[in-house]
Amino acid sequence: MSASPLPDGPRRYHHGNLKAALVEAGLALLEERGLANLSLREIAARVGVSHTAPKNHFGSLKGLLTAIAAEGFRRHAAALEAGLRPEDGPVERLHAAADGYVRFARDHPALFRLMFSADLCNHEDPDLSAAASASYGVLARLAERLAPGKGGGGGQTRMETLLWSIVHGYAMLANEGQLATGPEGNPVHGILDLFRHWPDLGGSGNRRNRVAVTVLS
Amino acid sequence: MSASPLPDGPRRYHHGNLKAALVEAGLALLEERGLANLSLREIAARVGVSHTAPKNHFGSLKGLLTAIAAEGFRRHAAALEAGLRPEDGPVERLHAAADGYVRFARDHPALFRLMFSADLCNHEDPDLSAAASASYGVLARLAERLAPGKGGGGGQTRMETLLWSIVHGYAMLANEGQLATGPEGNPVHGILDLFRHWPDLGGSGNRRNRVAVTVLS
DNA sequence: GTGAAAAATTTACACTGGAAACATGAGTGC
DNA sequence: GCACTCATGTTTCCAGTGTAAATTTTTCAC
Repeated sequence: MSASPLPDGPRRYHHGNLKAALVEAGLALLEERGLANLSLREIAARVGVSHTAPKNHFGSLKGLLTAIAAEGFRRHAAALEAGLRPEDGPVERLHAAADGYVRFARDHPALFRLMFSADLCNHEDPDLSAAASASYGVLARLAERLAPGKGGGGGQTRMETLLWSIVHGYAMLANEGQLATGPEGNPVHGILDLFRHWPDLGGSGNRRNRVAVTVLS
Repeated sequence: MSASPLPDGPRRYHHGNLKAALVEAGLALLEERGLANLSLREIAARVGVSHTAPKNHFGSLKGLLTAIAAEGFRRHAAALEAGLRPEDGPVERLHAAADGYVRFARDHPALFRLMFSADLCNHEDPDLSAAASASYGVLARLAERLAPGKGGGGGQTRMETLLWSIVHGYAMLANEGQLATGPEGNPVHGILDLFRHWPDLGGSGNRRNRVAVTVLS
């Protein structure tokens, strides 16, 4: 994704790669200044272009934010898959993906919030929708290994939803600072620990087609 | 919470109850126009006051939003407790609270988003912090019944975090339309179903001090 | 070359939240 | 009764935002 003008020569009237450059600048500003302080004009200024130039490519601010969120989901999916080692069992792989999920939210809080904000970006957009689905698919495939779907009654979908809810909820709460400043000094536990402390979660072999979560003594 | 001027007489220079009136107007506008379209000026206009009047009571827009979020958390806690019948067992009560959680998010999506937005409101504020903790406490007490904390190693806190993550994650995803428009037409499941389909979750008696979650056949 | 369309700019507008100076009036001390 | 004080609101102004419309510049197809 090169986002600089095509040749490295002096300023030209046509940027040549403005669309990608705006997305890249938006991602950078998101990290630097946060979601609340992000503005269309500032993104355009960083690329060195008038503040109405993005309209040609994205229609409106929402369109630009949608494109940024789509790129975010692509990186999100990559973060989920980064720790997945093929030789590991389904449980280890689940741990790795969950760790990637939470780590991504922690490392890119503003982008993460944007990605899941129905207000700020248009989730009907095909590009964003596809990127989000790809990211979800990583978790879904891991759930598939755990729940082969023989149980009937939508057990497969339910398992996906459960996993996603846990990981997303934890990431969201940690991201918004809710877990750290809890009622009676709630320490932050990694979602990885959360999973790891489910003793009967399979042990790494899938010799039993059964996932039992024992929380209490 | 009466938010109208003290007597019903004609307009007076001093509102008399501006602080509560602004919070109430903000809550109403949040429902009507959504979080993105909420503005300080419009809230003030609805109360019939200049747009700088709120500054005396809340300092800034963030201060006002913080107060609105605090009131939101109070109603949230009430929604969690609404379905709790004392004669029910811990699992039924958990179901009821989870149902209230998701229902609240669904019925008041804009307010729910505001409440958990670290950008928009100040979670250091004592009033907001107390209200949020009270709301969290409802879930925590239910977790306590399930996990008496004898297991050591922070099992109690971990159980709270797990429950909260599940419920909050599900509510958040459903709220942002992620679950409905999932990858391959993911149907929306109530969080209540999610819990109810954990067959070994205690059965309504707590005769066993053990919570086993069996997801698969 | 020439003409059409894409890409950017300039300008203008309605709106936002905040700052500063001012107006009002409720309450207190006498 | 009366002045003084200070919380409460208003007016005015400002920098900043996103969007729309008209205009300029460039590219590309023919």
